[in-house]
Amino acid sequence: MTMNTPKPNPPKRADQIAKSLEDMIFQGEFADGDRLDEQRLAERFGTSRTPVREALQKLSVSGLVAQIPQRGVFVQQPGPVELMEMFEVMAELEAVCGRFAAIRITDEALDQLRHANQLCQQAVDEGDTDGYYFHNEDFHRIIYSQSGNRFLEQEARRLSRRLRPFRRIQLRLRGRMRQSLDEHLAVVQALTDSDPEGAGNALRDHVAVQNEKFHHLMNSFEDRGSAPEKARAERPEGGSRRRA
Amino acid sequence: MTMNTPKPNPPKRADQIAKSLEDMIFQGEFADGDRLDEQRLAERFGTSRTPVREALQKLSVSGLVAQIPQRGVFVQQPGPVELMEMFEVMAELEAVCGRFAAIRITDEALDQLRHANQLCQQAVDEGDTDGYYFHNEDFHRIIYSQSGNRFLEQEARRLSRRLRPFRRIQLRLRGRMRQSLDEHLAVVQALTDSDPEGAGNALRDHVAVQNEKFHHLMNSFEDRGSAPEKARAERPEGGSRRRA
DNA sequence: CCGGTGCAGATTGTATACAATCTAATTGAC
DNA sequence: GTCAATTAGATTGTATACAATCTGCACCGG
Repeated sequence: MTMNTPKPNPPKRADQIAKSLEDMIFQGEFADGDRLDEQRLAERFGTSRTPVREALQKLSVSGLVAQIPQRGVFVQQPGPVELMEMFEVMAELEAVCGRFAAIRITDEALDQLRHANQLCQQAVDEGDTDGYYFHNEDFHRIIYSQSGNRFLEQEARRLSRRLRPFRRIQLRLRGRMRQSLDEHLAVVQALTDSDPEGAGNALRDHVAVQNEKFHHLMNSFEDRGSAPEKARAERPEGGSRRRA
Repeated sequence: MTMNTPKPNPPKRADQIAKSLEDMIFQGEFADGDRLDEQRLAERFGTSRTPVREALQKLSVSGLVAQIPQRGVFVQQPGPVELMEMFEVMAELEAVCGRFAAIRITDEALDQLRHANQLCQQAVDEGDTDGYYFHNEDFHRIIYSQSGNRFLEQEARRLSRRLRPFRRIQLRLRGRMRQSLDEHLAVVQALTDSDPEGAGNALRDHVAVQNEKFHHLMNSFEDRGSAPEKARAERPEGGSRRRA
């Protein structure tokens, strides 16, 4: 056994297509009710329809697209309400991670958090929004990880990824980066003190503010810009009404 | 427009296969590392490999199976640790639902909760485990719904469904049904009092106890039964280690 | 002029065919 | 006799072909 290369993982298959489509949807490359044409995507990716279909199946499970049986798949961009709801859940998930982490976090991880914050500070000084955005994500992921609950970590990362593009926007608000950094410091303080409630509340507020700022920003856009009056393309399934 | 039949949804396609496979996995019809053979499943469902493959793609997103690029898909039954983690998250999700619901719940929903509890009581009196199991689920779903957050409701239902088979087991413990019902009453009381923290804590504890009882039961099985020493079939990817 | 029927094009869903890769068994060498 | 390499079978991944359904327009009748 010279070099087992534990997972040489033959690079992969074409659910790279799924990743690509996911990114494209996140990037806002498609509007809310757009139909994703299999054939079009197939030639766009230089493959046949088969891998594209499989990718679309995956996306439909994630809720990024909706599949209407004999019609096609349609992208599902979250509306303002859904977005608010997702941010609310994100805040609670982060709070839980923080509560758990306050008890379980290692000194090493605490140092990593402080280091991430230093990099954030640097980004603030340089006005580097992208840099802040990046190291901020690091900061939060460390906390997810230190919750000591892999499943929770996964879920938190999943939702965080989904909200990523929307989180990014609010950082551009004047003074938001510095404020965010201050909130990070409060989180680290509570974690250092092994204060579960403190850490949880600090993180919940931190995310809740993001949500607030984001919506504030969106409203200001709507006020001065054109009314977005999106002709929502017949959402296939609104809510699961169920009569008990 | 006589009868638009809003969703005549040609109720077909072969992600019924996905549903079926999901149920089969939940039912424990497959062991942990089992490979799901496309061809076998195809003839089992009377179709070609194509729909089966699409179903498997979906399952892989849900995390019920793991896909190893050129080898096949393998069922992923949660181990004891993962299960504990999932219950822990479930407890926290329920707690959040309870906190939200305490403020937002309607009187009508409160009545529904009491009604569900009556049916639970009846099931306890009759020793009807299945009945209790069913109405218990109703009880919890009402609370999810009353959180006033559709996204949260969805997530809670998703995880609840995943844990369903494991939750069921612990009900068979002596006196567990009655205890569970008492906990339900405490939840309703807190919700009636519009006490967010009380409702959250009551629900968290309620679920945490389920977890505890479940593991207690599993351990007793292991003690008297054969050592399960499952030769875990090389979990494809343990954790995503990432060096920043 | 308006509404319904039917047909043509297009698109999704399924089946089959083919290429690439992996598994494992046989065979050969040390 | 044991270990390694090669080769045959099986299985996954992709492409293509075909069937079923839907969309929209033209045509026809009232």
